[in-house]
Amino acid sequence: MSVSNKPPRVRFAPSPSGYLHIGGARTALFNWLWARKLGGKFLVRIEDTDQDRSSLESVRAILDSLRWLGIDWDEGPEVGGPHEPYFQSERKELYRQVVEEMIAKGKAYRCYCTTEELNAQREALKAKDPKAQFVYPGTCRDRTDRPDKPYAVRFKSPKTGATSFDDLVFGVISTPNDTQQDFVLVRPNGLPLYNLGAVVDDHAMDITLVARGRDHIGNTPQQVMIYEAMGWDIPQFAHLPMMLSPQGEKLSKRHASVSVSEYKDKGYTPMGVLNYLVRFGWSFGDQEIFSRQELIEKFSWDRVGKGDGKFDDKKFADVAFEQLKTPALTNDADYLAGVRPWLAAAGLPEVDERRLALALPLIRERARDLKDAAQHLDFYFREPPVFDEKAQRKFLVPEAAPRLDALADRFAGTSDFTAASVEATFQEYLTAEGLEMKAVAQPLRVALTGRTASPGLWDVMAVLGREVSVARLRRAAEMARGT
RNA sequence: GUCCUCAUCGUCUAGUCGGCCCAGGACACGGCCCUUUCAAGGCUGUAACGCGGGUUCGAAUCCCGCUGAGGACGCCA
Repeated sequence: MSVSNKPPRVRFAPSPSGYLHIGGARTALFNWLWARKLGGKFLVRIEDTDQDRSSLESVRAILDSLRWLGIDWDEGPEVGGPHEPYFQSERKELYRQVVEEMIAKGKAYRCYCTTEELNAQREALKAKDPKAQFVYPGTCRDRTDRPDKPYAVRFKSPKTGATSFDDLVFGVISTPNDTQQDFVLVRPNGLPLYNLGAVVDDHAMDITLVARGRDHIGNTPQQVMIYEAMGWDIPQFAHLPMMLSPQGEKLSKRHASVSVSEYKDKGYTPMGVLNYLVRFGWSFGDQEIFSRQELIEKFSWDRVGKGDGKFDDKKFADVAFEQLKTPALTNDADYLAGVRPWLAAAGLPEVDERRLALALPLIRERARDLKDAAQHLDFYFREPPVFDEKAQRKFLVPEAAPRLDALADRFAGTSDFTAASVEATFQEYLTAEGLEMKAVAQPLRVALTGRTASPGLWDVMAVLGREVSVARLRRAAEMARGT
């Protein structure tokens, strides 16, 4: 099936029963990209028809995550729109009308079987054959009376023929109708089940393309049957291959590290997350790293693959790193804005902005995420720096003291303090003393940073400035002496 | 059990009309270079078309079978 290139109306329809999952985030992303690429509309609709599992807290968590990712919606909760309300729990009247019409047309019927009765039947069957799958036997399918009891409404599935649809990713999928049971459309309490709610709202909201996870492929025929029963236009469908856990199991809430907010808390940037997710099931030749704008321009359904994939944290971390490292992808202002909260969390709420700007180029290729960046930045601002115990013991030894003092003296006397001039001064010292770089580099590094690993010493000193550098050398000399 | 799918390195994938693929990129892993440490970077190595049949001058690419994997079968979404 060819994709329509008219501005699409697409939607993300989460059920608010937890946090936003990376799988859900990817579904939202693909929809969003398609809408943004073609100037269409992206809507968010909350499918909260299961009262036991839905919560307002989850709604807020999901919306917060979407907002954090930069996936904005044109219609939906908080922003409103022409098809309000966007919570299914508030659209009962619409579903009731549709279902009444279906019953009148003979496409659906009232079912007076209770959950208890059905469960009993299910159990009885399981007892006889543990592997058997219970199928609703159609008890109420042909009954004509209307007892004064609560009832659910079931769809009257056709017994012959087949239902098919043309998926943008998987192609034509056809299912024999005789394998479909009479599924429930509406509960006795008037709230619809997934298939009915999705179809009624997608139709009402004029959705042109439904993109969702492949786990929904199995109930698409049921939805198509509802569209056909109502004589409604059927939207296009696009099913995404599944994201599996590293072990190849279905990614579920009980696995750790799969919610968007966890990656936010790890210090990943929104584009770091999005870039990993988009490459999962979609590709653009050998390109791995994309700006948000590139994604919008380059996304298309014909480049979405069919095979399921396994989640890989290392690859994720690398993609996030590439995004963060590259100035063209994360500019200085965004980088600094992102890292400040992490510095604050480490007890450095206010730092010298000039020094911060100078230090940024030194940490870009070293910090794998924003949290990591704050750690790399720490010693530039903490006075005194935190000394790694082992580093101190190994390098701030008595024989290092005179050298550190001598260097402090030399640096104190220079006029300018650039990386180049610092290096020149240092070389003069080495020549004068007949020393090798290796003999002094680590003690000097520990003196300045408190650690054994850091950016180049000249760069570090230039960022710290003469005053701080000299003071740290003298202090370290004292520590080395053991005073 | 029934129905629906999928199948290239350990992982994400390129491979669009079959030849340019004894299969390319990236992550991870190993080696080398650079080097004041840590990174970054450069070079490089190991590593895949699940199996079996076809079709064809020629198949990772098309067809069939097998095997493996996943999803759905709920008054969950």
